[in-house]
Amino acid sequence: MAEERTSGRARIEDVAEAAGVSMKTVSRVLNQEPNVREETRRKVEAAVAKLQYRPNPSARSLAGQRSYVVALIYDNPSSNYLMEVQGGVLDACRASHYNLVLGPVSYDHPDCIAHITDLIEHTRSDGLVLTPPLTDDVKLLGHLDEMGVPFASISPRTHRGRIGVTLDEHGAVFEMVSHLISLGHTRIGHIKGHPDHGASEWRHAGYREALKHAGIAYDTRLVIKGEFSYDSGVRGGDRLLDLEDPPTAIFAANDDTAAGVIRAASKRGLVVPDDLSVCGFDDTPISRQIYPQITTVRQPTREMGRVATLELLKAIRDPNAGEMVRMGYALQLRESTSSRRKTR
Amino acid sequence: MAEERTSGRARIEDVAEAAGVSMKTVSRVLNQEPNVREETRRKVEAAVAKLQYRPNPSARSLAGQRSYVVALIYDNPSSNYLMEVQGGVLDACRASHYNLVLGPVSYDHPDCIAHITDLIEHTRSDGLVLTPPLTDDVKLLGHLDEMGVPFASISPRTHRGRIGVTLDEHGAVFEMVSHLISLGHTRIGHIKGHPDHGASEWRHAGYREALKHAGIAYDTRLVIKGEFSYDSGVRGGDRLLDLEDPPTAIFAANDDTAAGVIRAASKRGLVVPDDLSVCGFDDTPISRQIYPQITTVRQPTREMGRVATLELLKAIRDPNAGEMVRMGYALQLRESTSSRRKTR
DNA sequence: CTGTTAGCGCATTCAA
DNA sequence: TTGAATGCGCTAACAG
Repeated sequence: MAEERTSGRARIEDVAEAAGVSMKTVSRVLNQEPNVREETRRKVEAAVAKLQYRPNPSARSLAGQRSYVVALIYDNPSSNYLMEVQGGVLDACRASHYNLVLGPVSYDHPDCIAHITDLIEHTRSDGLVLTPPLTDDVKLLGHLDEMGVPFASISPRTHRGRIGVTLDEHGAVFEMVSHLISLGHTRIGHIKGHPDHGASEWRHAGYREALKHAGIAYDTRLVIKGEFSYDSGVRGGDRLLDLEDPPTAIFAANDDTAAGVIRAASKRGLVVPDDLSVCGFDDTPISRQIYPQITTVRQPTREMGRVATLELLKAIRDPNAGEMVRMGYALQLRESTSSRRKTR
Repeated sequence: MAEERTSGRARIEDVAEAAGVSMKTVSRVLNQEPNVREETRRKVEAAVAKLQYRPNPSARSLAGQRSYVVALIYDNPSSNYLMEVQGGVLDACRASHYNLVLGPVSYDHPDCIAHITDLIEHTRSDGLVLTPPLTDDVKLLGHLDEMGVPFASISPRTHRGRIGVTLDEHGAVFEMVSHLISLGHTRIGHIKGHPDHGASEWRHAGYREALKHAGIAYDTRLVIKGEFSYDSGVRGGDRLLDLEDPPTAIFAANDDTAAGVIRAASKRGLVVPDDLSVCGFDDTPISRQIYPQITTVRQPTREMGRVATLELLKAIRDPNAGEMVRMGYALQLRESTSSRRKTR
C-alpha cells in the first residue's frame, strides 16, 4: 500500500516510487555509485527534485556504519587563526557532505587525551583534524594510531608518514630575518614562541640560520623566551630594550608578540620603525590594525584547513590514501620595519 | 540467543542484558525518565559503566525523530566575537548532549534566507541561534516562524515575544559618553556602526541621549557613518579631525573602529589621549593590544552564547518556554581617554 | 544494470 | 514500575 504521507518529508521510498524504481537504485544515484543507466539516473534526479528530497543524515549514518563527522581539535590558539582554519575545514566538509564537530581542548590538562578520546567516542567521528600544538604531541598521535582513528595535521613539521598540510616555517623565517639583515640590521633580537609548540623551535631555527648565513654571531642575550602572547611581547621587548647594547630590530615569533614589542617600544618613547624595526608572523588582523602596521609572514590558513580536511577525507575512504601537502607563504612588508638608522 | 559480540561497541541491548532488565528500562535511565526504581537504576548505571556504553547518536536521532542539533547562524562578525559566542553555545550544547553545526552565511547575499533554509533541511536542526545582524532581519525571522523552527537571538534589541539574550546597549553607551562628558569633553564625535546592524542605531541613540542629558547640542557634523571596521575608523577619524573645530573625544561604535581612529590620530601626530580621547565598544582583544589601550564596554559574550542556547533548548522542549534574558555590561576604563586639556 | 531482504541502535507505542 | 513489539530511513549484501 503506497501510502501518500502528506505529513513529513519525502523518504527514499517515496522517491523510488515516484521514479518507478527501487530504493536501492535511488540510493545508487544519490551516492554516485556506478551501474545506473543514464536514463534511470535522470528519472531519479527528477523525482528527487520534485519531492525536494533530502537524505536523512541519521538514517544514513546508522545504516552506513559511519558518522559522516570529522572533528576539529584545537587548544584555543588565536581566534583569528582558528576561525580561518575552521572556515577551511567547513568548506571541505560541506563539499563532501560531512559534518564538523568542534573539539576545544586544554593541551595542559592532564586528561587531555582522555577528553579527546571521549569526544571521538561520543560523536563517533570518522576522523580528526589536528591543529598545533596538538600536532606535536607524540603521545596523542600514538594513542590515535592505536584507536585507529584517521587524522590530518596542520603542522609546521612534517612527521614521517603523516597526512595533512605543512608550511616551511624555517624557510619563511629565514627570508624574513634575511630581509632585516638586508636593511642593515646586525643586532637582531628574537622573542620565541610557546615552548609547547613545535613552531617555536622551527622559527627560532630559521632565525639562527639566517644570522649564520649572513655571518652574524648568534647572541643568546638577544633571544628571549615567549609564549605567542601580547604580554610576552611586552615583557620580551622590555628586556631586549633594557640591554646595554639593544637590538635595532626584533623578530617576534608571531604578530601578537610583535604588537607587544611595539607597545614596549612606544612606552619608552622609541619610534617604530625609526628606532626599532619589528616583525611578526601569521599576518593576523592585528598586524594591520595597529600603528605602525606590522611586517609579517602570511600563511594561507583557510586553505590549509581545507586541504588538510580533504586529505583526511581521502584517508577515511582509503587508509592508505592521503599525504602531507606543503603550502606556500609570503612576506608582507609593511610599516614596522625599515633600514637601520646610521646614527644611534 | 544472547550473542556476545566481541567486536564493536556495546549496544543498549547489551546493557539491558548485563543489568538483567529490558531495553526500555535502560532507555528510561539514560534519558532520566521517571518510573524507575532506585535499585534498578543503579544496576543499569553499573552495567553502563562496565560496558563503557555510549548511546549511538544516529540511532537516537533516527528513532527519536529529532537531530539533537542546533545551528549557529552568523555572518562573519569579528573572529573574537564569534569564537566567544561559539564557545558559549558549545558549552550549553555539550551539557545537554546536543551537537552544534556552524552556519556561516552572507547577509548581503540575495539567497541568504534560502541558504539558511537549506542548512536547516540538510542538518535537520532542531533549532537555531542567531547573531547580529541576522537578528534584525524581520523577513528572516518571519520565514523561520513559518517553518516552525525555534530560534534564539543574541541581540541588542528586544523583539516582543522572542527568546534569547539582550544587552542594554543604549544604557551602556549612555554611561560611556556620560563618562567622556564628566572628563570635561563637550565636543564629542561619533562614528557609527554598520547600517544593517540594529546595534548601530542603539549605540547612536545612547550617544545622543547622553549629550541631551548633559545639555550638549547634537551636531550632525560630528556624527560619521561607519561599518564596524578598522578602515571605517580611519576614514571617520580623518574626517572628524579635519573639521575646523574638531572634537576632543570620539566615541567609536566598536573597538575596531576605535583602533582606526587612533591610527588616524597618530598619523597626524596627535597623541591619544592627550590630544584626543577615544573609546570603543565590545572589549575585544585589540582594545588591549594596541597603544594606548582602549577604553571600552565589556559584554559577557561567551555567557551570552551559553544563555541564548539554554533558552533555545528550553523552547525546543516546550514551544511556550524560553525567554529574553537581559545581560549585564561593564565599562572598561583604560588609556585612550583622559580629561580634556585646558589649552588647545 | 536492477531489485529484495535484512538489519543498523535506539525510542516509542501499548500492554502487563 | 516494567517489558515486548514495531519502525525511524537508510545502506549492504546478495540475488536476479
